[in-house]
This record gives sequence, C-alpha cells and structure tokens, in this order.
Amino acid sequence: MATNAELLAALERDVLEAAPMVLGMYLVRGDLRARVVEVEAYRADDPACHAFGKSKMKNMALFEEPGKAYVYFTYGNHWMLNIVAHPHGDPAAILIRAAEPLAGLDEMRLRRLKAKRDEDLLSGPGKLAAAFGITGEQNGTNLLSADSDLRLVHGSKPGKIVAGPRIGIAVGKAHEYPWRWVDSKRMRWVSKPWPQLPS
DNA sequence: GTCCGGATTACCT
DNA sequence: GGTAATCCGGACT
Repeated sequence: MATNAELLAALERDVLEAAPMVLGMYLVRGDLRARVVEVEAYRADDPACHAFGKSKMKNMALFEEPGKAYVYFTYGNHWMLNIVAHPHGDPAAILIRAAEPLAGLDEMRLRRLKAKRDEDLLSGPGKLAAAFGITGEQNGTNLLSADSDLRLVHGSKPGKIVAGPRIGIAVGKAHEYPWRWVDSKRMRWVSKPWPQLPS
C-alpha cells in the first residue's frame, strides 16, 4: 500500500515497482469504495502490452501522464481499468484485476445483477469496471487527484504480497512473466485461484 | 471489405 | 472443464 505521492513517484520510475504498491489502496467513486487485492503490469517491451510495436488510437492514453486511467474495451462486453505508468511517451500500465468491496455494496449489486455472492462483485477486471460503472468515459481521468470522479486513495496495509504469471495472455506473448501480484491474505476476493499455491 | 482474435464472463455438462 | 456471447481494431485480400 502506498500514499498517492509515493505511488506517483514509483509510477514515474518503473511499473514493476509501482504495481505491487497499489495492493491495499482504495478505489473510490462517489459512495463506492473497494480495496485493491490483485494487479498486473504491462510494458512497452512486453509482447502482451497493447502498445507493443504500435501506437495511437485506442491505446493513446497509454502514452499519457503517469497516474491517469487507461480504460479499454474487449471481448465485446468488458471494460478494463488500468493505471498509466512511466514518463510521457513510454507506454506502461497496471491493470486492476480485483478488489474487496468495502462500501456502496448495494449500488455494486445493482450493476452486477448476475453476481450471486459478494465475492462475485469485483473478482475480475471486467466485473470491477461494471460494478463501478466504468466505461470509456473514464479514459484519461487522473486517478491520483482528489478532485476526480474516479480515484485511488491511501488505504490499509495488505498481507503478504505474492507474484505469479499473468492471466489470459496467449502462449508466446510473455505469458510466463511473473507480473501479477495478489494480496495473499485476501485470496477470497481474487479473480482466479493462484496457479500453483506455494506450499 | 472481410476475417480474426482478445489483459473476459457466464452458463452448461 | 468446455464454450458461446459480443464488438472493435488490426491484419490481410
């Protein structure tokens, strides 16, 4: 967990350093609040990154200022929320994959009618975006500004942080990079079980 | 102009 | 554990 200033400094340096710092921070929008428990990192030299070998159009926000939101759409239905990292022009981002709901559960349930249990509300990047009402409109929002509609704030200390391979990356696209981090004390809220639990 | 696949989810067996 | 749903951008004809 980090303060906004600490996170911004890390985002400017290295996305791999910044990503685990987001665990434990709170994502806030209106009365909605949730603790981040799972993140993934993407970089310019990473074959799985949208900006790998290309630029412009949908990934434009990826080249913007660190701390801004990069929101994009996939699989026909799903929005994904990322935090932009690295200085202007060097694309990198942190995908927020899952969170523990803390406040505004009723509003989240209304947006996630298919969620049978509270564990289903935010346990996946598409679910999290749906529960928070995040769409392309939030693309470019400054997530570190107290004035923003959607923002990250200083949260509470996470349990032990564990790293492992990312989810949903095609074989050959650096799928083995251990660039996914979870709060091991809050596995209940994570999107997918750990591939191989360290025993 | 057409085809294909994707940083996913939900439903079926 | 397998797969249909759903649609935009990029690759190719």
